[in-house]
Amino acid sequence: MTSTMLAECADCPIRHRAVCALCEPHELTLLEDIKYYRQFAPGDTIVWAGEKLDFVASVVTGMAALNRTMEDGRRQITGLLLPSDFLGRPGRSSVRYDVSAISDVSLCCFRRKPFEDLVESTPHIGQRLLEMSMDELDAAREWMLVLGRKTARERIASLLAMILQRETQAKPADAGSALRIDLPLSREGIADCLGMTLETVSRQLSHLKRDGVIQLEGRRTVLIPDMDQLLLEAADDADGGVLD
Amino acid sequence: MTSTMLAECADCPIRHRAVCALCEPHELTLLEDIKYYRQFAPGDTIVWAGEKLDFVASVVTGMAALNRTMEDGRRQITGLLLPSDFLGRPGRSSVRYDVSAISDVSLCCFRRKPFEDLVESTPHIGQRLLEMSMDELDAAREWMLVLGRKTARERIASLLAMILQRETQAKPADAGSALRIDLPLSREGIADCLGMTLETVSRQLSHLKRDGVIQLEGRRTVLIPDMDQLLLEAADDADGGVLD
DNA sequence: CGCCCGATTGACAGTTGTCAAGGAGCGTGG
DNA sequence: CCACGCTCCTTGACAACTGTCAATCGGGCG
Repeated sequence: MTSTMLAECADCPIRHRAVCALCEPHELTLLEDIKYYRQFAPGDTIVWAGEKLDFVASVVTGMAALNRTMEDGRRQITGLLLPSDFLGRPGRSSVRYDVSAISDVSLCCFRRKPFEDLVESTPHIGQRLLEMSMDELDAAREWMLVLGRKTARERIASLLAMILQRETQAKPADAGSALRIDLPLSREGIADCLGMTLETVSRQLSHLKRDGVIQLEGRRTVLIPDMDQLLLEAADDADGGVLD
Repeated sequence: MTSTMLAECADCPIRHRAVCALCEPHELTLLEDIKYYRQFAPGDTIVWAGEKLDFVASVVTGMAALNRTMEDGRRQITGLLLPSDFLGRPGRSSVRYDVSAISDVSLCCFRRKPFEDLVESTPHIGQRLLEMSMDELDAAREWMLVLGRKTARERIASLLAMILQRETQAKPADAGSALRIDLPLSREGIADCLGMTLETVSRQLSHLKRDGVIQLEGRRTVLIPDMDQLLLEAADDADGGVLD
């Protein structure tokens, strides 16, 4: 199955959230001309830090991580890419971090140079890109509070809450049913996200389970009986209120 | 001295680095029409989190901090604003964090609504804004590694290196002379930046001094005899190499 | 059925936080 | 001009949280 023969943009699951969200139909065709799809398996490295990157892309499905690694092996995940998130930076042909696929990832790639030209010539793309980077900047700053000031237990709760909120904003949850997270990350991945060790992650998950905040089903599924309590555990005052 | 009667944009110290950097003279006049200056003293709060903000602004001189505070008082500085940095977000009239002046700050403010219109109508402003947010995003992600994975000693060294690099890129240093930092931050401010306590900050500064990595002159001045050693202490592999 | 990888749990150590007691610089007022 | 007091900083002793090392567990796959 060649991945290049794929649906029209009009049918795309991320059409209204990705970098193309504000595009008019005629702008969309311009993007369509320079796009192609690529797939990655869990663990694949999509780009290495410093390597030339001849495309930018939207994540269509799956999850990817941006990670910085120190020479002695310490690693920090500095961002998670979920469907509709944007990878790469117009005006710069390399990134400062590795990007790796966590689950099966499919990317909608745009050839770099033509895309950069479109950013210049098509206001709606640049505008959306600006919105998205500012959202990411807010999220990154939010995460700095988690990394700098929260306890291990609060970090775990914060991560679960964040994933849940990003997923339910993608596809609004079936209210009523207990909230469920299928973690794409291993314990080590969680640890690298939260600036802890995998052992601490495991212990805190066990504690949260013991205290009834979460339930564990297998190794990768977390059930949240009470979202409010999770947010309480996350010590999150920002209740995701709408800003304008 | 009313601060509204101030120099022309052409004479502005941040003319070529701020949000107006890419503007042509005629675009500059559009900005000039909607700008005004404001001053803040150290400790002043420029905006409270969640409060309406009827302007966006460039920092002209001084330093400001973005900080998130938790209900129990834990605080994290999630960004430092230096001259030419941008404050606020077009398309959103409030911010999620307090912004406070660390030193004497002067802002070049633009009234929100007209500025947003200019972002739409004047490509060079939107483009520059995009560049700047992506730079900030990269910096924020860099900082996540500091907060998540570095030791107390490495964090101090990283902060000093960061301030030094941002200042020397503003005004290239007189090579030869020992590098000097006039810290605008108190020990507590440093701690809130680095996710530590002020006691740990003080101890690590003493240790770095004992080990000859830095010299302290008074409470706010740090001398760096050897920048390479500082970077070594920061465990920073990214040596600030130029990216394209 | 057994191996292998990821996860859990335990024991212990180390870094950093907490609490507390000085110490130094600076401005104000006598 | 000096003294006082205030704030910020430094340093010490101790505690707590998290990291390290190691053993065990358990599910999935050959």
